[in-house]
Order: sequence, then structure tokens, then C-alpha cells
Amino acid sequence: MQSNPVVRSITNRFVKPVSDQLGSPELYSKPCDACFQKSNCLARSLELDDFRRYSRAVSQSKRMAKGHYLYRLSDPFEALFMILSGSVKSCRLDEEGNELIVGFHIPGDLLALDAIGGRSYPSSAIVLEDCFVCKIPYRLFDERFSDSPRLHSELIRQAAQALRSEHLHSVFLRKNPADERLALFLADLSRRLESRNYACDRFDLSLSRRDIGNYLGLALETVSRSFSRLQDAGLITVRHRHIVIHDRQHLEILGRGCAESGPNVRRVQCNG
Amino acid sequence: MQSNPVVRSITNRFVKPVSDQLGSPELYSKPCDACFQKSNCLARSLELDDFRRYSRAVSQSKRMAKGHYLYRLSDPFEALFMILSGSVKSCRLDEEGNELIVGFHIPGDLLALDAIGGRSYPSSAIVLEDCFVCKIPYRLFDERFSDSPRLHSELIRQAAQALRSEHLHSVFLRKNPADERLALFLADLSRRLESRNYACDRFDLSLSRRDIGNYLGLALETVSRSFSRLQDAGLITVRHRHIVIHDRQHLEILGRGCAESGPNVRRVQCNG
DNA sequence: CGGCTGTTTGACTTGTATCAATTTGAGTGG
DNA sequence: CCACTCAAATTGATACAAGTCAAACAGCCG
Repeated sequence: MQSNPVVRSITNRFVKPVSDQLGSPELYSKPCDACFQKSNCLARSLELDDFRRYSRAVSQSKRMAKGHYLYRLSDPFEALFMILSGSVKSCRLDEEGNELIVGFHIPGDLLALDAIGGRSYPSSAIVLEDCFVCKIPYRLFDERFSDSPRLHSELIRQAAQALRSEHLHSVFLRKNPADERLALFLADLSRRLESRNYACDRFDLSLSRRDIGNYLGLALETVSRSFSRLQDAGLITVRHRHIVIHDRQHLEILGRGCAESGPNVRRVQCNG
Repeated sequence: MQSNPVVRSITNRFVKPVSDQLGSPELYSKPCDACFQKSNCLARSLELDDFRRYSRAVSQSKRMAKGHYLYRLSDPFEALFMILSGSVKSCRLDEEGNELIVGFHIPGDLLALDAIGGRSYPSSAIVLEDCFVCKIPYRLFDERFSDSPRLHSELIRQAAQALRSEHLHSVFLRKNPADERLALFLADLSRRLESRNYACDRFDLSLSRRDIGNYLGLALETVSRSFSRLQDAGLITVRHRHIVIHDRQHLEILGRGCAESGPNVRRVQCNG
């Protein structure tokens, strides 16, 4: 794990906007060729013809301010979103109207995969840090509009990857104690940041303790205490939302429940 | 919720085998047109030409005996599977080699979606009740072999549906007490059985208490106690693996955490 | 500066895991 | 058909991780 000497915030603009006014979503011209997330783009393997068509259809990136919605639960489904910069959480609602966070997304992530096949979005996407996003109209994948097999393959790959991630998430929500959940969350986030070329050993969390607890199935107080314990163990340094990772490998080992350090070795059994 | 007067086991053979020997997987001729799961099939919306090609590629259904593997973790990925009859669990392994169940599947379900895009299966599929399965070579979806947009659309739909189910599963693993998890599990299973035209108010579970606990993030003893409590509340009758559902709607309400019955109303808070 | 929100820490409570003992059921073989 | 064996399920007693309640503290912003 090597990090850049300078910490780059994921709110940095990867794409220079034409205009610079913040607020409600605005349009910017953004040729796909110049996009910083080209390597994660669905269109990365397209032939020139198909790529041009794709590029024309998505050639606009929206700037979204913190707190705004990319889309709302039960809005009609019309597009996927790729995050170019910033961060986003996606959430459902329970019966009492509480948010249930189902995803925490960083640049390079594709959003709204869970909406495919339905008429409306089954979740909302809320901007945590000012974002640039690329809006990908779903009709691009519609047989009536286009039939680029490569584009389809790329999409199904991404969906399968998302499914695998969900499996992992659901598995470690089952029995792992609080510290392990948090450790794995941090290690996983660090890895994802690294794979997108961000600093992975120090970053600012855009999620509150409450949101982290929500996502990990813990009370916010428990999250706070777990942060303290991980810090006491020397694995991280935490000051409010600023995190420094000292030993990601150890975090991962702890997160996988293979911890053998200290007196607190007991694992909760899963009965098989 | 209406059920058939006669309980039909999901081990019933929907497709008559040519030969009848049980044991290691054998081949049976099975024209897709006569398939009982045609309505759930990926090929259901294909034009005649594409359907024929599809049918030729998958025109064989395997019989698999209880305890056998449809595929194993880290086997090379080559095919998806549709369950025609019987039931199957899919599971990953943790570091200690324990099973972690990520799915419980009944006829009409499509398996191995999570393997797409990788070289090998990320999970194993184990037969719980003798099965007939349809093996769908993944090359059917490969651009080099075919480029039927409809088939792709169907696949991505199924994947998105699986993703939504996983979101729901992960959400209710977070904070819901044992009784709610079990209630929702039973109600959901009942609904799925109903949608596949099986008896939904009485069935035999092919999962053990241990497996259910594993899937729901509970100890097997807790599962057993929850069964007893649901029975005491008059919602179900349970005798070992045989379940009778008396009030599915109430089970669902309970499962969603909106319970107001009895003294045990307290919900575990999720802190928002 | 207040007012507000988010975070930390402490004290107490509780749901469920764990350990342990019993009962039931299925399968096997005489 | 009845014993025997083994796995699965039930039920009870106890312990502990994490939830809840509460209070103090730190940042942030108009």
C-alpha cells in the first residue's frame, strides 16, 4: 500500500467545468476522451463507432452539490450514473421512514444498477461531497436503440461485481463483532480508493458516524467506540472524520475475523 | 394467499426423464418448448431463430442428487444454472472453512449470476433436495458467439433483481431481532413458492436450523426458539422441517418491524 | 457569541450467543 | 419389527457484546 505524498480529496475536480457556478445541476461539455474515469467507463472497450454514439449520448457531466439527490426513490428510472468526483450514498427507506444505506460510492463507481428492469428507482442517491457525475441514459442499453454486445457485457459484468460485493457485505453483517465490521469497512474503502488512484492511507470520511453505523448495522455510539479501539490498537488514527490508516493489512486480517492479537480474541460463532 | 389443495413438493419432476437412474449427473433430452419453467426462462422473449439456437445450446437437463454440487467454489466458470425442480443453497467459505450461505434457491431461480465476469465461481451450489437443473453455457452471452440483445436484457434484468434482493437481505440483517428475521424469511419463501405455483401455506424446509441461522445471522438455537415463538403467536405451525403458515400477512408485518402485537413491541433502533 | 449538529464517553439494560442436557427422528442392521 | 446409532431440534441457564439513555465536549456557521 503506497499513497501519494499529497492527499488528494475525492472532491477534486477531475474535469474542468466550463462554467463554475454551484447550485442546481448544470451542464458542462465533456468529451469522453478526456474523462478521468475512462478506465472505469462502461464504454472503455467499445469500437470507435459505438464509442462515438455512446459519447454523444452521455456527453454531459453534471455538477451536484452536497445534499442534493442524483435520483430519488420511486422517480422513473431513466439513467445510470457514473461518479467522476465526490462521493454519494444510496439508500432505501424502512416503514418508519428511516434511511437504510445500501451503498457508499466513490469516483469510478456506477450507480443505479439496482434500478434496471424496473420502472422506478428502488433507492435514492444522495450527494455527500460535491460531485461531478456522468449521466448514462438507460436507452443506450435498450435493444431498440442499440445492440452493442460489448456494452451489454460490460454492464452485466458490473452488475455481477456489485452482486459479489453485496454477498460479502451481507456475510460480514451476520456475525462479525463491531470492531471487525469497522476494520473491514475501512480496509475495503482504502483499497477502493487505491484502485482509483487516490490516497489510501489517509482520507476524510464523508459519512457520519450515524451513516457508518447504519451501513454496518451498528449504533452510532458503537461505531465511535470501535474507532477508539482501533486507534488504541495502533491500526489507525482518527480525529472526527479524518482517518489515517497505519496498518491496512492488519485491519483486513481483523476484518476477516482472524484476529489473534490481544486478550479479546473470542469470535462470535456462526454455528457452522 | 390461496394454496393448492394438494401440496406439491418441489422435488416433483416437472420434466419426465428419459432414463430414471439416480446418482451421478445424467443427461436427459428436454425440448425447451415443453419445459415447466418456460415462463421464467431467460429465453422466454426470444424470436424463433434465437430461441432455437438457445434451445440447442441448453437442451439437456441434469438430474442431481441431494448433497451433490452443481458447481464448486473456484471451479472454472462456464455456465449458469436454472433450477427446474428441487432446491439448492449457494455458499461461500470463511477463513475457518465454515459455509456462509448467500442464497437459497427454488425452481425458477437462476444460479451463478455472481460468477459472471470472473474466471471461476465465487461460491458453491449444493443440492438440498434432488433436482433437475438446466445448464446454460455462458458462451451464449458472449459477444463472439451470439449477440441477441433480448437475451442480454433478460440477463441484466435478472442480475438487477438479484441485486435488489440482496439489498433487502442485507438491510434486514442489520438490526432486526431474531423473530422478525425468521418471520420475513418464511413470508418471503412463501411468496416465492406462490409465484412459482407451489403450495405457499405449507411446505417442507430443506434447510436445517443451522443453515437457516447461518443465512439469517443467528445461532441455530435462536432459530429454534424463534420458530417456537412464532408458533405460540399462532402465526405458523412448525414440526421439525414441516411448516404451516397460518397468517402470512401478519408474518410480513412482523418481518418489516411494524409489530405491535403482544408485550414484546420494542424494536431495536437503527439510529435513523 | 449563542445555537446547532456531530462525536465521544460512561452507566445500565437486553437480546442473543454459548454451553449443556434432553428429546425426537431418521436410518441401519439384526 | 425392534433395538441401536447418530444427527437434528428443543429447551434451560448463564455470560457478554452491543443497544439505549444520558451527559459532556468539539466544530461550525450565521
